[in-house]
Amino acid sequence: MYYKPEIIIRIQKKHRRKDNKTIDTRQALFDAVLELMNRDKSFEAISLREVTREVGINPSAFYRHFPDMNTLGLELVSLSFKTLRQLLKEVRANPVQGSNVIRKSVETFVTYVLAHPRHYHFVIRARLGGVATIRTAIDSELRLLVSELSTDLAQQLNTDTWSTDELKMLAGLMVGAMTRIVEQLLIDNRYHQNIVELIDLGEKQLRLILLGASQWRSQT
Amino acid sequence: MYYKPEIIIRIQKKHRRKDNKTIDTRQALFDAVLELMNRDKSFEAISLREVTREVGINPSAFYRHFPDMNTLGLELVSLSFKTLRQLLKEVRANPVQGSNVIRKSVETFVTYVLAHPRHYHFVIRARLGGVATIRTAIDSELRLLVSELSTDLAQQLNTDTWSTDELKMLAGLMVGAMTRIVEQLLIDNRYHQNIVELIDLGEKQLRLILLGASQWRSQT
DNA sequence: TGTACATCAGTGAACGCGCGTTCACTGATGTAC
DNA sequence: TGTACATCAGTGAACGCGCGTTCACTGATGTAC
Repeated sequence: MYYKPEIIIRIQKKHRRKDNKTIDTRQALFDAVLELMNRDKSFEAISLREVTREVGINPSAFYRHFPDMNTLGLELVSLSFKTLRQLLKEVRANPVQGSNVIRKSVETFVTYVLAHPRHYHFVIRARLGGVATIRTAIDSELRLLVSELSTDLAQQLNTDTWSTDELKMLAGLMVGAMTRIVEQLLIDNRYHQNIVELIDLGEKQLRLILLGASQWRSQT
Repeated sequence: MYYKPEIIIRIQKKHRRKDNKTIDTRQALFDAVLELMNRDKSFEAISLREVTREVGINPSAFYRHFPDMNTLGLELVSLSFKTLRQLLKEVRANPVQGSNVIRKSVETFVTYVLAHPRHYHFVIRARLGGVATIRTAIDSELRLLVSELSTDLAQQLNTDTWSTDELKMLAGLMVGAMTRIVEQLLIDNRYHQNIVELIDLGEKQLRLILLGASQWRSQT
């Protein structure tokens, strides 16, 4: 069995506009939302018409791509986390080596976030935003992340001392600290704060957490 | 010197409405915003008309109390933090005693948050929301909180080992962990999550952080 | 105590505006023959 | 290769609606005398 070439061509088909430039409008709609959020609007406060205006198409053309803004938002969530999971996959394939493992990990993470700033800006803002469906979607993605990190940690820690819940507690602490670094990196202080200072801060916080973890004993 | 009775009466003056009930409309406007946010709207997406509709007054009456929604929001920020500072003041005056200090502290904190859920719900949502002025206001309040906690911690830790920046790093970690507990307490899972489980989680995270702190050595 | 007046929170109508959504349409492209 | 046709992303006009803000007003209350 094979796919008729016709089908493949259809998927990739692009519309030629008056100005003779071909663009992927769907991608442009995503970009427009990220751009508007970057200009300090919350997702809920961005109108469909604003988005199409930003892209330069007629408002009604929006419906050729998404049934509504909410659906666009949900796709943006999974799109954003897809890139983050990609990073984690790479890190697992090529673990950080040598001395200063924590420092290097934080540096890698921050570099990565700064390479996709708008996706992370969107996630961090929408995580506690007003749209319940989007909030829930981000919440499950983050819980998944914590679970994955837990199993990674389990391989490095004494499993007699650490219960599953405690591993999640530890992973949550680490993800939380990193989340706050991203918040400071991308919101408000993004032009004023020294990136190296933030990396220092993240490194120290992770170091202190892991120091605590190395001494950890369960209590009843 | 004494105040003329006239002045005091003016401050307390209330308007008698058709239904013959006197209310403090200004307070009602605050409550309406908190209520609407509790119903999953972001602050930015709440309209002036919605608020007055909720209170049961004419939209134009809003301007008797605030020039715009943004001003109302800023006052709501300082109002919310006023109650939180009150808690911290009480805790400092009557420090938690005996064994299980960490557990008791987390319990006190959670109990307190649950006694003013809407204020904290508002703060947590608006912290990363779309309105820059409100975001900035919350950010400074939180930084103040971290500074205060830093000086408290300084009295209990070896000041040879801890620099000012490191104390803030530690305080930030603790405030961050507690913030995440509040997030889980008040958003989405507020009806499903077991409060005792959350207190357990918060206690363990604080315990692990303080365990790390007790072993902390600066690195160059 | 009784009356005339000032205050001011809340009213109700009106305005212009941007919104989401619908509909019949256009016109560039790829496909069938 | 040339032509007739199907597809479908994007157009443009139209709709009813809720919005923020303005304005002259009302009427209950407190104050002055």
